[in-house]
Amino acid sequence: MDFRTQIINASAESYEKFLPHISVDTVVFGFDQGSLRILLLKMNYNKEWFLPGGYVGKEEDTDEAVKRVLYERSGVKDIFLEEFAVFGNPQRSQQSFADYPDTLWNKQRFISIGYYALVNYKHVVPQPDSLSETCQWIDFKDITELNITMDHRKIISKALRTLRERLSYKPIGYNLLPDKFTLSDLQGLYETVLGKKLNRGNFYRKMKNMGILQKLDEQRKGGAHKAPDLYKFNVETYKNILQEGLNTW
Amino acid sequence: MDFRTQIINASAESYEKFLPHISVDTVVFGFDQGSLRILLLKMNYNKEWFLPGGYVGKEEDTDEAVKRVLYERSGVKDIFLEEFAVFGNPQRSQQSFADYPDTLWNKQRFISIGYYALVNYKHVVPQPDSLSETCQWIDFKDITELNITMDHRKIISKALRTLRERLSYKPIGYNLLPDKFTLSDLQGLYETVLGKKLNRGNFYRKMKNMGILQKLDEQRKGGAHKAPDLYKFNVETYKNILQEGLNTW
DNA sequence: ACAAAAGTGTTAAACGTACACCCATGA
DNA sequence: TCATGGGTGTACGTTTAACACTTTTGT
Repeated sequence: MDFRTQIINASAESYEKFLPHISVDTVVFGFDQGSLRILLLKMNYNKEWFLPGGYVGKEEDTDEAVKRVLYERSGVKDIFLEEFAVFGNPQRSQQSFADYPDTLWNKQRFISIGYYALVNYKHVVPQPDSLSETCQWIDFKDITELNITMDHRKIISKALRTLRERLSYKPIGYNLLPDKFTLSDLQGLYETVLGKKLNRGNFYRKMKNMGILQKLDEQRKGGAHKAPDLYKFNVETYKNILQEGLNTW
Repeated sequence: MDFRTQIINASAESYEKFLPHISVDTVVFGFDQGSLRILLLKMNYNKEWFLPGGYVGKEEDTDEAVKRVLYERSGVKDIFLEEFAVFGNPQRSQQSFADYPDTLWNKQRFISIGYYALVNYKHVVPQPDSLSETCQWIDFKDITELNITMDHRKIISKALRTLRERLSYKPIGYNLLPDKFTLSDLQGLYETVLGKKLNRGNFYRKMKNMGILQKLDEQRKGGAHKAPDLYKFNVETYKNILQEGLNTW
């Protein structure tokens, strides 16, 4: 079956299953080897890169829809999600699928609800959908060079801004790091998200004072030099701080 | 024409004009006489209170839709708006209009995009729509007693939480106060939004250091005691601070 | 005169930042 | 033994919070 037939068949099915005019797009952040990455797909149709996204089932919760989509793309359930913006410009997707019938599902005007997700890089097995030639982790610093579809670059950039803002009053890491991690891992994550170096000693104290870390009786062996201590998050405290935030005024 | 006919007629028209399944709801904050108020309407149909809201035209930008709705309800254009959450639970509006046909526009499942707006209380002339018996400012501290429809109470409370959070890194006031105001006015606003007293001297200095205030050569006459100085916002600086930290890479 | 308003001073605590030193330990 | 990691001390500047005092001025 060629692309065209495939797209047109999918279109009919989508009209059956989903709410029209509403889409969700997700910026999935992962962290590995000291670099921040996001999950991107590459369209068969026009070779443009785009965010994992989809549509909301007629009786489905919006958040659930995002989880479903992300499960299909990554094999991970129970992903940490947060809605961060709505992209409702009527022209935002106009140019795509010009050579398809106007009744094509994909040619509707879509209002897209932007989510970001924080996931453990190692748990993810990126899986392209039927209309994409690849789904893979892209290093954040490389995305400027990519040909990105529609307003997806704008969505990505807004997501990162939101994540950085959020970082000042809520911790991250629980969803981005493995269960056991070292202080260097955590600091590296913060440095990557914030895009700047932090002082090690101060970072150590800050984290310690927050009370979200729990030291384990293990070290990470195998590397050169001293084996670093492993930590895990104190889930109770961590979730509390997520709820309350850290107050000013 | 009775309510029923009216609602059914409006339904047909809505199918023509608007995107299905998408609504917008707005928490309009106003400030007067030291108290924070929001704009609420009371439904003719079942006497429940609800937020000013509406639907998005088939070729209309989401933000524009909200502005249009708010213009109809308040007579004010160019309102300060911010999207803060999406309410996408498929059951969120199920119970309403039980005695109407299932094809009624209003009985669709709606995903609602939540906005909050900050407006100058005095510029607003609340106007009920054709299905409401009233549209009026409600003091924030009185809303607990009201019978509020669907999940609108949740929407309101989430809006206030977002506004408070925002207050810690961005100024408010420009959209909530008259052009000319006193320092007490401004401090009262902050105290009301935050729900606690602030120290006058420190507040004065903080505002002064922010550089967003411009002292006028006028005082507010007429009250007892010393006439307070009037200020206005330095719009340049104010808007700069609103943007601050939002760098695209 | 009185009370509200504007503006300033002062102080202690809290916090962020920078740097530097100690010890432990795996290869 | 040396590079890395963990942990702590200390010093400095900035910010915040709390409080108090002064001066101005409208009624």
